[in-house]
Formats: sequence, C-alpha cells, structure tokens
Amino acid sequence: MAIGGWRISLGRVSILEELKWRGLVADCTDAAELAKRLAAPITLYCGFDPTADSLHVGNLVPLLALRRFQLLGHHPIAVAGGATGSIGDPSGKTAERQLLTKEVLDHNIASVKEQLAKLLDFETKQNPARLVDNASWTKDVSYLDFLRDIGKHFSVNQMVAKESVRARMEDREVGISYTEFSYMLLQAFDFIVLCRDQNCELQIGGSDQWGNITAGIELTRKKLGKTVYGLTLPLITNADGTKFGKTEAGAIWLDPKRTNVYRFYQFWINTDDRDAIRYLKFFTFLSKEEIEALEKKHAENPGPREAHRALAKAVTDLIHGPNATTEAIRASEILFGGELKGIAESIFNEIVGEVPTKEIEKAKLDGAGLPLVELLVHAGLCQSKGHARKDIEGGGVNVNNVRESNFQRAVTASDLLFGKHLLLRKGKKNYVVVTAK
RNA sequence: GGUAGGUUACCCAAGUGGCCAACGGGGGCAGACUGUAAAUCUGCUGGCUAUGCCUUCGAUGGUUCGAAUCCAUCACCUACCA
Repeated sequence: MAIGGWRISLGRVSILEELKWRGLVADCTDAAELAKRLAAPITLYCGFDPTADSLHVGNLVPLLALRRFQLLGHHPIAVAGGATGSIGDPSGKTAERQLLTKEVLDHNIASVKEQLAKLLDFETKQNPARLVDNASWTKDVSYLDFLRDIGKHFSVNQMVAKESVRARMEDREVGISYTEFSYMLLQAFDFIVLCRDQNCELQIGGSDQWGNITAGIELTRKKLGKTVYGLTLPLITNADGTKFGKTEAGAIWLDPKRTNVYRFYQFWINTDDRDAIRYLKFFTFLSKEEIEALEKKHAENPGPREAHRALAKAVTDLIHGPNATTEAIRASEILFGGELKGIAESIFNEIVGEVPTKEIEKAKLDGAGLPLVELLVHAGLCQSKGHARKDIEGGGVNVNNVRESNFQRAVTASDLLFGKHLLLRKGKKNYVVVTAK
C-alpha cells in the first residue's frame, strides 16, 4: 500500500532501530521487553489535543512516528482529545490555561481530525490506521463511577510527585486547578480503554508526556493485569537555542489557511545548517542511505543547501501535496532568482497568492499617488510610517525588486506590473504582493 | 505590623531638576559580506501632518518657569527585623 509514494514494507527493519537511528527515542519503558514485543505487530496510540483548529509542525514528530510504526507493519491509532482537550494538559505549561468553549472545541476537533486523517493510511488491508475521539468513551462515564473505578487506583502522593504537577505546586504564583490536576487520570483512562477494547499495548508521545503515559501503564497493570509500554519522543530544539516551530510571526501550522504553503516551505528552507540533517531524520521518510548521502554533500559543500531543499520539499510534499509544493518552490525560485525585469505575466502570477497578498483601491494611485511609507504599513511590512521611513533610508526596501532609498517616494499606477501588481520587499525575505483593484 | 530599598522602552539596566525620547547590554529589524546560512562589522529600534510637534520613566495629585529626577498619597515587589 502506498501513501505519499512510500511503501509499507513489513518487517524489513525493526521500528526501534529505525527510531533510534533517527534520534527519535527520548525514553521508553522496559527497553528489552519492548524490543521483544515489537518483533510482532503491535497496536499503539498517540493522543492529540485540539488546543487550536490546526496542528502545527511540533505535532508532526509524534504523528509521523505513528506513521513510521505503520510503515513497518504496526497498527496505529490516532486519538483526538475531545475529552482531554476540554480539560487542558498541565504538562510543560507554566500557568493554568483558559478552558476552551464548547463551540471552539467542537470546531477544533473537527479540523484536527481531518489533518490526522490525511497523514495516516486508513485504506491498507493489513494494518489500517484508526482515528478515535476519547470523548466517545468518557462522555457516558459518571463522575462517581470514574472516581470509584479509576480514581481509586491513583495515589495523590504519587500524582503530586509528577514533574508536571510539582512544577506548578512549587510556584505559588500560578498553582494548579483541580481540573488540570486530574488530567493524567483521563489520559490514563484512555490507555486502559484502548488496551481493553482495541488491544493497544503501546503509547507514544512527546517527552513531556512521560508522566501521563506511565500513569496509564500503571493503571492498566493494576486494573487489567496487563503489561503495556510507553515510548517518548524527544523535544525538538533548534541549534541556536530558540524554540522549534516558532517564528516571529508565530507558530508554523499545518493548515494552509494559517500558514500558507510558500511560508511553510520557506520555514524549512531557513533551517539552521546545524539542524538540517537532524530534521531530515525527524520530519521526513527519506531512507538512511538518502539522508547519509545528503549529509555527505552538506558537509563537503554546504553552499547549495541540498539538505535544506530536500527537507523543505519532503515535508511540504507530505503536508500539502506535490502540486502545492511545486508552486511554492517555483515562487521561491522567482523571488530569490534576482531580476524581475522582463518577467512574463504568467510567471509573475505564480507568486501571487503564494506570498502574502494585499489589496488596495486603484483610485488611490491616481495623481500624486500613494506614499510608499503608507503602502508599507498597509502591507504589514512595517509597523509604523516612522519605521517605514527608517527602513527605506536604511536601504532595506525594494519596490518591484529595485531598491528604493527615497522615503518620499510615492507609488502611482505607472509602477504597477501588468497594470495590477506591485511587489514590495523588506530585507531579503519579506515579500508582499500588493494588488490594485 | 516595623524599617530600608526598589518599580524606567520588548527584556536587563543607567539616569536623582533643564543638555532626556532618556547611556549601555540583550533581543529584534535592516545594510555589507555570504549560501535566502553561521560568524563578523555597520545602522536603526515611541508616534506624527517631521530641522519642529505630541505621548512615555508603577498610579494619582502637588511644588516649580521647567520633573523620569523633588513632595504627598496609593498599588505592587525585594531585603532585614518582629
């Protein structure tokens, strides 16, 4: 069965070897036993809480890990956190979070489910993926039943000792609500339900999920007398110490409405040299041989950035499909290719809609025209006219890819390309197409 | 509760009557170099109808020709003493 061009090959390499080689194992329970158990297909799950109406690149690591398991013959279950998401996971959070309203939550779950469905193979005969919502088994459980059946197996002493809770208890400023404190019970409940009903024996998740995962393992052992496993994936960090997946403009989302394909592609292209190979391992399905070949090239001659290109292409392909990827690459080539002079309208149109595009009324360009500083602010490239002026004086602003250093410059209809568009650029990478209507 | 000290721009931090839109560092943005890197060097980093004007130094009120700077009250923080 092919998904995204990659074939599922049963039992060729062990999943643990594969994950280890990629640097994707942060921690796991009883490594020796787990390795033995993984010799045969296992059912595993990973939960995704719908905290927004889209997943972001950070969610990709566990999600792709599910797929890696599937590619090697295991049975993945993606769990949308309709129940857990309504509570809020305190893990890795320094402050209590605002609860999402029912409407927002419903919307988020629907969107996230769609995204999850795209990245796993539900069609294959041998080991189709499954997608479930943990609200489906929590909604009919009464509070009293839950306390009696589940709560009884948890020691508050142990819960308090978990890192996620302890951190919040030590900080008297923020504290932790009973609601968030209870989160791990719900996640443990998920595991035991999946183990009981779907024979799920392994939970994977980010390293911040360790406490929640082990809570589920213990509950399953106590209540069902079964041994189940946990495996955590590393927290991705950038070589320069900044948070992975965040830019000045915010998180990089999988939903093209939030982060368009061009920006998504550019995000990967701009990966730090030191991270490129690691990220190829984390975020792509390129083989060991392919990645090692890229690593060699990168080490010998980093200039052409072949590893970066392969990374950006592979991930964009995976999330947005080959057609959108081709367009993003094409737009990048045009924008970073230099001269705009003599460009054909059809070629230029390829970048319209790829880079951020703003509209203005054509009438504003009549007569003396519209001051460039105002246009820069309108386009969102500069935060104020004063800044726009300084940016122009500093030589950072280009109109139609020609540097403009006169801050009094006004833009008129004669500046429009093909009578319609204006290409603004601040710095090397920040493009906006302004379209006159 | 008492005493002392503090609260300055995105963050840290100098400034204790006019020369203050406020030193310096970090971060950010931009330029040169380069590979749409890194490192390095340089410039910018409150707003505007712009050689000037307006808003800003915890809050409010006051003294003064003039306040981030002095006084009063309030709020919050830190240290020491109870």
